[in-house]
Amino acid sequence: MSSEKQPRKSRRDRRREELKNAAIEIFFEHGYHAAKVSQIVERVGVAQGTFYLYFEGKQQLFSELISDFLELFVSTVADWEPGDINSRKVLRQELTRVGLSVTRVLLDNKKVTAIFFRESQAVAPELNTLIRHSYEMLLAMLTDFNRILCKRGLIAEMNFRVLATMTVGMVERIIVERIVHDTLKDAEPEEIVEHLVLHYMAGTSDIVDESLS
Amino acid sequence: MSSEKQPRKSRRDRRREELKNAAIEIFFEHGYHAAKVSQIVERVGVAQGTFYLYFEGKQQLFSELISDFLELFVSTVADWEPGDINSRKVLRQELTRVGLSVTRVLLDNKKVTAIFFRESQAVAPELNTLIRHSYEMLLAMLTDFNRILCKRGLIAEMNFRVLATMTVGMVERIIVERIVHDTLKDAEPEEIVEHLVLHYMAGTSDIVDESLS
Amino acid sequence: MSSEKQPRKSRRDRRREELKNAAIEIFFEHGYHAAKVSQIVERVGVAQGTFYLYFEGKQQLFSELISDFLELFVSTVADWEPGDINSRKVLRQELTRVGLSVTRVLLDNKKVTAIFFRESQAVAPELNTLIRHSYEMLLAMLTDFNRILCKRGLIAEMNFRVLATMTVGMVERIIVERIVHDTLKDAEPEEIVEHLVLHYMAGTSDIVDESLS
Amino acid sequence: MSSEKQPRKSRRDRRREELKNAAIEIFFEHGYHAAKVSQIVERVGVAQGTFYLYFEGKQQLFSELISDFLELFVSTVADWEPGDINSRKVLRQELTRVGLSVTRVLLDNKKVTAIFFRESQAVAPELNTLIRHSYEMLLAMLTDFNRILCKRGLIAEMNFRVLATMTVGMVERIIVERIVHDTLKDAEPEEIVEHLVLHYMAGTSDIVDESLS
DNA sequence: CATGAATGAGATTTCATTCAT
DNA sequence: GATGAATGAAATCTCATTCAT
Repeated sequence: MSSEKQPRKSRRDRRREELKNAAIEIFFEHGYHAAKVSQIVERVGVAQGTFYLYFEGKQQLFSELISDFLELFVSTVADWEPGDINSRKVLRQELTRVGLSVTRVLLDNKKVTAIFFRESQAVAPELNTLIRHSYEMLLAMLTDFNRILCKRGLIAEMNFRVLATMTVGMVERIIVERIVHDTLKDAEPEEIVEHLVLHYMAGTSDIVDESLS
Repeated sequence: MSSEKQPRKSRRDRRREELKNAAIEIFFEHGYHAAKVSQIVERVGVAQGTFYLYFEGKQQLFSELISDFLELFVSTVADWEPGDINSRKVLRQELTRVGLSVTRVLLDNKKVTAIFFRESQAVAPELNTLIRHSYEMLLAMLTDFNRILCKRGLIAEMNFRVLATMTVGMVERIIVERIVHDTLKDAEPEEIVEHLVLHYMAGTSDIVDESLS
Repeated sequence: MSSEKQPRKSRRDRRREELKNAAIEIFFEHGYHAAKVSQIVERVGVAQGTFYLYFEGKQQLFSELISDFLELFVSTVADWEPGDINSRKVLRQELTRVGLSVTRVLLDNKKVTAIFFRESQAVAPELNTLIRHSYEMLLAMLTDFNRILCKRGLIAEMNFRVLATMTVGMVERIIVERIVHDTLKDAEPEEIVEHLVLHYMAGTSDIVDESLS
Repeated sequence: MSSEKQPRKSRRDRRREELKNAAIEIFFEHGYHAAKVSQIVERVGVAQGTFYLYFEGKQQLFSELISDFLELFVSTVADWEPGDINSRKVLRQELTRVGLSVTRVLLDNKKVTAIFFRESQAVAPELNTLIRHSYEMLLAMLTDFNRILCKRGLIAEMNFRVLATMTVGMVERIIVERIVHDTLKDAEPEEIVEHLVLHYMAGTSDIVDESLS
């Protein structure tokens, strides 16, 4: 936002960042409830009180981390400006592109990703509302996207919301397995994304004639 | 399960059941950490100390609930004894059948389902291990299943573990939306299951020739 | 209230009483803000947590003490059922009687009295409201009383509310000096009460002719 | 007080004054314990550290405010140089005069007055000692004054210390009601002072023959 | 079996005060 | 003189669990 002359980040911002990073480590290692503010400040090397100069409390900090994560994720998806998708081939290329972007972002934020999927829902009702809101947005975006693709004849007619939901689920579980649990190590990100894209596309193609029988 | 001579359930077992049910309500309403043992016993109308005659503690009870849920889920899937799947048509019918079984079970246990997906991972490391174990099992089963189907020429060659993972994800997210968040209300369970099955099957069919380009 | 067969006070009530008495000591010795809950429980010999089984917290306990005190004081005054006051002589006797009652009550509760006058207003706004309420009541009662006496020709016409206010003040300061600060030791309670009564009566008598000049 | 050459007040003195006034506002609004140094400096628009260039700390500032108030009050009373009081009529005039002086001073310092009566005793033992000292002085002065009046035959023989105490109480409660709680609004200061004076004088007149019966 | 009063460890949070710049 | 980030001591309160009755 503001930059140019002045130092990239003010002293204040840097300290804040330090605390957030330490918090991510601690939350990742112990989980929200077992994590102590004392552990966070100890890792940064500041006094207990300092923490409260930067955050309202442990919960607010956690919410902020989750909120940041959601924003990063959603904006990565939303920033995606697909070219003119006029063929299934282009669609496949575009989906692969956005899939790899998301993958990169998540791999760069493994710990927050893990924290998010592990326990973001188990901390505070307000936070749940926020998370829910992001899901609704994402699902709405995808549902619309599906509808457009259908109009262009690229995917078949179906319940687009259900399709969007399934898509989100596929992606989520893949993320959790690969990034949180470190499984699927035999497959490269590229291969996995390709599977996701192909599965999505095949599942939406017209040639689902079996269902007619 | 066990019955025959003695009264259906001993007094002890009934009280235990009562406490578990009360716990489900309370955990559902407040979440594990905000739930108090005092609230659970109050709902049943027994004294605080009584709780500890039936359970080792709050966490053990929670683990038991999750464990029960996992067993129920896994056994519902495992009990499924598919006939001879020798055509994609039969496959579709069988998948639909098992999908509806699972749906029924989950709808009968909405609250535990919600608890499971919301916060089962945020309680204790031991429990996480248990849950992880179930996932591994499920994924292994599905991976094998996919491999068999492929051998029989019913689905295409691909990374079966990734396919299994995507499948689990699709189903999970659908469950969460429909059962935990009460969305997708415009679609009947039957329709949803059909979407899942068709999507799974289409995504596995041979006709994924686009990927060759 | 309830008695007869069962023990005068339940175990619970006795423990509560113990804690209240200990609290009075501690509040008296250190003042509200310097008083620690740990000191209170230590004096009784119970664990820290026990305190919170009986009171919502330190402030609620303090409020309760003040509230008890006010109730005791007001009821002592209100319970006073003066006989037919038809002469200044009877009036004087009656006032002396009630004055001695109040004196007795306060001497029996020296420490709470001291706490009340020292810092009851400096703890919480809600409590201030309660205290204010009691003052309003007391002043209203006295104002009415003065009006009646005037109608009966026992005291002169004047601003009865101002008179009531002055009366309350006289009594209060006397209480504070005698009971809280242990001064005025050369005068017996009887003498002091007599001074108060005579001063009140003289100040209300018709013979204030000087003011006419 | 001090002036002549230098600017009315040095920059330092003016800033000090600003802080004291801000403190009065904050203490009045929130009470001593709830008042934060940060609020005081914020109101003046200086940094937190600046506060400590002018005062030793929060408590010292509070003590200074109370001390100023006491000095102002006592000096207002002490500055009173009564003419030759040789008749009850002159006495009445003189008392009225001093009463109105005091009234004026208090009305000019409503907030400190409120602070003083609400919680000056609940802050620190040292301060209590100071306050106590002022009371003793005031009571001694009044006791002496009463003794002199008696010698001159202007008031009756009685326990002069008790009389002084009652007098102080009357005045205090009137102040609290009128200035702190804003009641007694139907009576003008003049009327109230007159009531006080007349009540005092009547209560001290010889004609208290009823007490003899 | 049932009770429920008592326990007590320990984490969060506040805010007056300091001091290097 | 002025700043304001950092300090850190210390107190309240919670609640799962125990155990004597």
